[in-house]
Amino acid sequence: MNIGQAAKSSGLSAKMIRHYESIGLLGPATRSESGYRLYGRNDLHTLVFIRRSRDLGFSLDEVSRLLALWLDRTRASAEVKSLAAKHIAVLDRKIDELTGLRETLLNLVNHCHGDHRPDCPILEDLEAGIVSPRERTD
Amino acid sequence: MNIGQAAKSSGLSAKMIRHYESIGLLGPATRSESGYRLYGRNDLHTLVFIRRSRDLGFSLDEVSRLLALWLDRTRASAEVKSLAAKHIAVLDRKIDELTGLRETLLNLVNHCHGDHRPDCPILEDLEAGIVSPRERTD
DNA sequence: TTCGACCTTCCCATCGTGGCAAGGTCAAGC
DNA sequence: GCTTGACCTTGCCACGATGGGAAGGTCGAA
Repeated sequence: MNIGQAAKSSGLSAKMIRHYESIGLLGPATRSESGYRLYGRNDLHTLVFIRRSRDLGFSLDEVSRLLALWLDRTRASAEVKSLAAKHIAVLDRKIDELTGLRETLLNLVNHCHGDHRPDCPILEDLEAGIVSPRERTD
Repeated sequence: MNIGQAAKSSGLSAKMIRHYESIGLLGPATRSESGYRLYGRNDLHTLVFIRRSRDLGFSLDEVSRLLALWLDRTRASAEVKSLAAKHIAVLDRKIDELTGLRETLLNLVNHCHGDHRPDCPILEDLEAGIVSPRERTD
């Protein structure tokens, strides 16, 4: 099948499939006589694997390692588990970070009258440039 | 003071201060005879405002609007509150998204033996390309 | 043959930041 | 005076992952 169909079937965009090939995440696709990229069942399988990995938030670099493990029948599942665990740790850190910001902002918003008057604790906070955001939950 | 001192005092990098000027977030700085940017007390105040806003996760576009409100003495605090509330909503969405991914991954990791054998539920999931609404975020 | 849908490559934009290069300026020490 | 090092200037390139679009080739059906 051509790239358009492969894109539809995998959920990736044709643009991204070409990009993945250009950065070496995918090997060069077979070409038709006229130069069109051709994808078979195995290729499609790989594309789906990539899409699912991206959907789970893995970076292209991580996807690349996951792909290698997937194709390596002598892999130890411990390696995959470790990669996924590291990714979870990254997610945890991000979630904590965003949650901290959220709390600070919520606090400020709750203290703001939100009426026609100009006085605003939110702006006052921004103005003060408080250094440790997480501790600012008064 | 020169840009280096302004950077140190505000917590921004000199690079970013120049960038903010180039995109119009900051007005053109006063210049010394030799072309050095000069920053006074008010300028520093603004830089600190920007840094704090960025620290709270506002985009440069939002910072721009916050700055305008800050400088507008006839502002209604409701406008600031609304802007902040919208930002909280964005944070909420992101947190939900990441939490969803985290849960899925944690589940997979917990089901993986993580030993020397190749069998791995994580790879099996990626292979299957499961699409659940919770995780289809892009 | 023509038309529309597809494909190709290549470049540019995003967002926010860092890095580096080539050059100008300034203040301190000799 | 002159050198040195720290600072400043502008400008371009890079990241990560993706989208947009231009300019042109190919295919299949009417």
